[in-house]
Amino acid sequence: MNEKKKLTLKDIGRELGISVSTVSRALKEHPDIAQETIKLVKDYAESNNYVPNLLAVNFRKNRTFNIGLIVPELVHHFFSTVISGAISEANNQGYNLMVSQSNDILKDEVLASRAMLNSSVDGLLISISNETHEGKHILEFLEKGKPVVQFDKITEKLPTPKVIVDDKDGASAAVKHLIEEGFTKIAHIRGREDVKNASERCEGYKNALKVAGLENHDYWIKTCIKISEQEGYDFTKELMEGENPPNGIFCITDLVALGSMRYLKENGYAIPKEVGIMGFSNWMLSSVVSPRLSSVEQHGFQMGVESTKLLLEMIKKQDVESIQTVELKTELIVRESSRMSNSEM
Amino acid sequence: MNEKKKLTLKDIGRELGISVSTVSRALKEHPDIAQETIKLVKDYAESNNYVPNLLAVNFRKNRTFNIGLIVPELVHHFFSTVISGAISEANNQGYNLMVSQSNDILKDEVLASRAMLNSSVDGLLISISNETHEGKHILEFLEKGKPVVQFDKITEKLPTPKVIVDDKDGASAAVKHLIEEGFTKIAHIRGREDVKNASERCEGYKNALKVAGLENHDYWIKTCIKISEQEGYDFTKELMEGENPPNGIFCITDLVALGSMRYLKENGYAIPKEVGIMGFSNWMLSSVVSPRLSSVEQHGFQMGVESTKLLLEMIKKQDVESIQTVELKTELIVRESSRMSNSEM
DNA sequence: CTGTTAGCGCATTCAA
DNA sequence: TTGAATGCGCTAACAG
Repeated sequence: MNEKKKLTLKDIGRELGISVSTVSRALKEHPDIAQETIKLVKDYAESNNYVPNLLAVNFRKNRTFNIGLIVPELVHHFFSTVISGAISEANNQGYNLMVSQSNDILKDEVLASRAMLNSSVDGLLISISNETHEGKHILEFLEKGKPVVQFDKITEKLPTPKVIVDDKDGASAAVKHLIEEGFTKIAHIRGREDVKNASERCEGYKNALKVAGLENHDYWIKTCIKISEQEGYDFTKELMEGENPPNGIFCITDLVALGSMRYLKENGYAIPKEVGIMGFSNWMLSSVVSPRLSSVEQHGFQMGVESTKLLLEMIKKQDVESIQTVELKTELIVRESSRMSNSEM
Repeated sequence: MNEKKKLTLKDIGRELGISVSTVSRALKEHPDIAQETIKLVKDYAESNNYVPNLLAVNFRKNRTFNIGLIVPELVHHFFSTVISGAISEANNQGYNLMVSQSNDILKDEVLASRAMLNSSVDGLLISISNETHEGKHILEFLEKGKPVVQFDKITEKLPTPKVIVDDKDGASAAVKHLIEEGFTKIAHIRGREDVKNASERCEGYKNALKVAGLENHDYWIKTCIKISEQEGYDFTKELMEGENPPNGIFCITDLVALGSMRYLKENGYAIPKEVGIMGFSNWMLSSVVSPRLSSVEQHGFQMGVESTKLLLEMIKKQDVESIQTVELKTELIVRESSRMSNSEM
């Protein structure tokens, strides 16, 4: 209806009485072209605000300047932070970011990746669903020469670079901190056994206990399925009502920690006086609940930036062979839920 | 490096001894083509898994099957919920969603929209930044025949369809609820004067007071700039330390309400016994804090779906003239922070 | 330094 | 019912 037709190279050429290819080259200041021609063309292009037809350019060059990103859940503090970083870096380098989510369902992940594969994307950033194991749909990208970078939730089975957080180390630091604050009986509410991050954090927990030579019991480890607030509540109840109740709890996630704190508060336990709590992820909410929740910052924004950098490098080099792993360090964030002493801050 | 070259129509034609155009038509079951030819071509295409080169198709048809979406902030419960809905609907209709954010900075919004305008997107969904008033960068889309739909944070100045939430009505309902629960002196912590949603909610607040014939004072209305937890805390302090302290507070947002509750709890006020609190937006956190926060659900997912539907309709009709406004109803979510009676639930 | 030519993969008009 | 020819807008090899 409205659709103004755009100025093309041909139009400029006709108007200026020179050939299309000269115009094309002039616009990119090709060394072969005379300075005055360059000026002529550029001036004309500018004043008539010529905009190249990207559709044509991309078709010609067989690339799109788009990259895809798939996460399990979009409405999620950590993942949206990662996306934020990815957008920032992508835009910096002249790329747009196409976003989709799998809802932790393999079928949806396959659909989303297929939708992106067919020429709408030059490469893919993905954090896989809990159901993804083989990853044939990911391999399809590599087969077509489109690089893939995995981040956060990854599988070793896929030959792609990976950007992850040092979960084990972060968990270790969290538990070590509880220990230093004087907590001696520390429980852990963990995530599913088949999810790598959860297992890493659990490892970190166990290590820290071992190094400190503290008590450790299988019955102090509870396993969440959905990583919900309610699970935090319920497992804390189990722990506190058990034979040998802990005086510190390290939770796989801030949300779970919130549930844990709710149980404790409702039942008259003082936090951190009687029970110290550590979360993980440092969601925004951890700084606005009371008592404020100690947590482990995962630097999601940086993860988005790093993953995107890696991917764009590969895209530019046409490289689909790289398989390096980048491990980002976490940062311990101490707040009221775990601080007994006033030694720090 | 790896890059398998794709099968093209030409390849199929050569292999089958027929012309490219016949292959092209056969694949889309053009009525002119003989059934057996169709079958022949389709079978060949399938068994050699032919995939059309979308780059070429799009170039030819001058469209991308991508739509763009720009929000002020990605790491934000409401906006990420909207995005989630937009992705879902877009994917359903065979479109991909390109996402960007403005950080509430006009310059960034212009950059993001320009990046999308140049042939990488068939239409735009946008929630404008606080700094956006003229919106020339948005008009550029319309001039190029690319439809735009505004959602949530909108301006009337731009001739596009709008999808908004009935903020006034939602706010009214929230305050009315406080009144029904017996709160008689209700204050409001609002957002910036130049942001439409904030003003609508404030209107709703005032209306509800007027209808009920309750006290109302300018000094019961406090204006946030950043909509932060800290502002909620500070303004609540001002309110409670003032001459005529309220016994109910309606906060522009759950986050602000959290700050409000923090002040009250720290200073020994019982919630809701002494002071009732209402938030707005129904963020996830409102159901996991204690006391659980009453709020107003804005149906962000549905907003994403509706906006996308509108946009895709316009794209399909080549329509950039439509300017209808869709207003979604809110839903009152009553939790502990405002419930005195046990009459409900 | 510049123009000519060719072609990317596909859709479509015009002939046959 | 099919094929040949054309062009979308741009780039690049080649020739002058």
